[in-house]
Amino acid sequence: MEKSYKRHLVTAALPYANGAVHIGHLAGVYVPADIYVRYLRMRGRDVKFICGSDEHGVPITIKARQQNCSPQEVVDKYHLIIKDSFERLGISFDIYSRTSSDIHHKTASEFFKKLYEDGKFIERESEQYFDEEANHFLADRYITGTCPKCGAENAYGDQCEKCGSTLSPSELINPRSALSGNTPVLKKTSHWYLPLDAYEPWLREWILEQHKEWKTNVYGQCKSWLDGGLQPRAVSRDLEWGVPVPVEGAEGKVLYVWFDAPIGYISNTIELMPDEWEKWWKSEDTRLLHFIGKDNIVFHCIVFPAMLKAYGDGYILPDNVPANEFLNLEGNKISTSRNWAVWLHEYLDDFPGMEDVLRYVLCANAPETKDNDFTWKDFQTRNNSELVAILGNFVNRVVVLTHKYFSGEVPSLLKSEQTDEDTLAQIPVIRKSIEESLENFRFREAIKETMNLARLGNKYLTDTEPWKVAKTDMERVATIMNVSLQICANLAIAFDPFLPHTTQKLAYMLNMKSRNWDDFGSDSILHPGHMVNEPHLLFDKIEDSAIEIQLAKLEASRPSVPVTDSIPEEDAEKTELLPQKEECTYEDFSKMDIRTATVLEAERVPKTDKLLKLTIDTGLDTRTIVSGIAEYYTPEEMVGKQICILANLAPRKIKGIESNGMILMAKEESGKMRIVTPEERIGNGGTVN
RNA sequence: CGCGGAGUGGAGCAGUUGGUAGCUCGUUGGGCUCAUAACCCAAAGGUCACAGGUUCGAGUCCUGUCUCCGCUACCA
Repeated sequence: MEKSYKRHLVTAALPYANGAVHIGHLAGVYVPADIYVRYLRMRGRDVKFICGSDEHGVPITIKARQQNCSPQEVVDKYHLIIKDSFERLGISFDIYSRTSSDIHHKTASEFFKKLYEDGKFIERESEQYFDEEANHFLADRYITGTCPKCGAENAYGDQCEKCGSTLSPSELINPRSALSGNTPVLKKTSHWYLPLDAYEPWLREWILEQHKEWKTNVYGQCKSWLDGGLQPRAVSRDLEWGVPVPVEGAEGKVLYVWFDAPIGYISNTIELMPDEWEKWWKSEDTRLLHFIGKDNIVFHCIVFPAMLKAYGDGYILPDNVPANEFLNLEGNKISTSRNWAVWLHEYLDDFPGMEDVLRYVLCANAPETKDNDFTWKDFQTRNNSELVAILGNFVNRVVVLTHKYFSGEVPSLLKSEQTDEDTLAQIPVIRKSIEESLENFRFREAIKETMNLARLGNKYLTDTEPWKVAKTDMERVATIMNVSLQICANLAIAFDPFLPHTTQKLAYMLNMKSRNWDDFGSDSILHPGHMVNEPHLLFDKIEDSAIEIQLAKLEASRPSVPVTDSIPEEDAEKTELLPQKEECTYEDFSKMDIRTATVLEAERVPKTDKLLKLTIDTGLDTRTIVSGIAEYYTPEEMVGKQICILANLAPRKIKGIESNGMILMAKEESGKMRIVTPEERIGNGGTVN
């Protein structure tokens, strides 16, 4: 089915320009996409690889406020970091542009305008919070107030971080504007919506019937959305950062990022090929592929296709959307705000010349079917016992022997044996298998299969033992080295999509002028008489010390104090305190068994931001309490502290751990929390009343 | 809560339409010494999350339960 395509247009998810790129992004999207694109190019396909920064949206404006600069300055900074680090890793975009470019504004604006004029949107009026002092509508994230579900004071308009429930701004008690601290007022505003429900039958047919070959996670997610019924989705927002809505009377409104971002694929293509971009987006013989992470499935499979369909005018739809799952880091979720990540630009600085090691590890352990874990130990092992020991070592053995016995000249086949033929015959088989894996987006399998080629080489050398035969039969040695060199040359081709820096070094070592995928499988790439260059190691071992440095770096950001990557806190005096609660009787109070206790052990609960698991001595017993204080106290700080607990609180399972009681905390309106502790240390189990 | 994905030897992963459970790393033993103590061979190690069911036969199909991740801020 793939053969009928004349062009391949490959997009990779647009990185959001409020932070750098980390290994999760790479493993999920950019490394597989780049491998695929490099493979297509080697096969002589006409391919364009499109990406760019996504630079609009509320989080960027928040970041700008935090750093006291303009949104443009924020995106300028990260756009450069991202673009530069991609280049250094060898991600071979044909263009890496940005959504704040003129051409994108123009394209997105035009796109909206056409849909607007064609009557594809519905307009709806709604009431939203407005800050009169700042003269501004407030995004959900800009509103804080008391959570109606759990009573936490600093819940956001879209979610309470304390109890995790999803909220809408109007549910908040005592809403406040994060801009001025004032109480916002409800004001009418109108927005445009894309009626996704209208496209449901068509999407159903297109995805569920015509694309059963999509990955199960992608197909399943789409099916679930379609079965749940689609709703109209707002395409505009009240915000000043973004692409202005190109309609009379829509001042102060911009396109909602999810609408604006995917159009970035189109505008970046236009920027790359102003004259012939339409051929790439509007001919049936172009194959469109979106490489994304699992969180983006709906946008690329449902929303963006619906937009393109609504626009019409021959726009093609994605033929496949290979979405990956997520990569964890040392057992924990990667988190930008908690700085729990390995940042690409830092990696490149810390491990110069080792771009391909990261590419290899991330591909070999890519989260293709489920979330995977990246550990530095595994990184080291894969480098030392696979890249160094199998691939690097094999090439080194061959080139060293060639220089030793034949002064660097490729010898002739003088005396062949069955093993030679058997070995060489396997190369085309491996090629076939690599191709099949790549074409089905199974990159992990593909890179393993490629490594098997190096394994084949090592086995061949060990079996034929040229260093022994050299004592008696140089003609046989000549043949063995010829065969071995052919394997090396094949490796220089086979690994090219995966490890481009390495294959370039290898090609230089073998003195290969050109590498062509069509030669892959051939037993005569290097001709007798051809001179190879001096041996150089392709990979270096990674010592424990280098790994320890990385682990220490991570550890430093581990417990840490919370990173308020959100709204800046107001001055404490400025905010009012919570009103007194409803009266209660002494009986009510006496039901509570409050006691002193001492913390014996403390550790973080894996995969959570806020939880600590505490083992405490209550005087009565030793018990476990899980408490959401990791943002305020590190485990080390807690050990040995005397605290007060509510001892007879009903046990509750939190993250699978049974928690028996609750630690008393004093909380300031600003959100700061400290534990309540007796003025002087007293015995454990003392009751508080 | 609901929906989607996942739960396989010490670790990380494959298992395409149901028919003797594979791979890489690690471990143990042996071989080799050209090579970055690298390479090659062999062995040990799994009640395929748990409980039922369909079937001559299930990791693979059905039902239920548990756990993790996503859909829900940052974010792939």
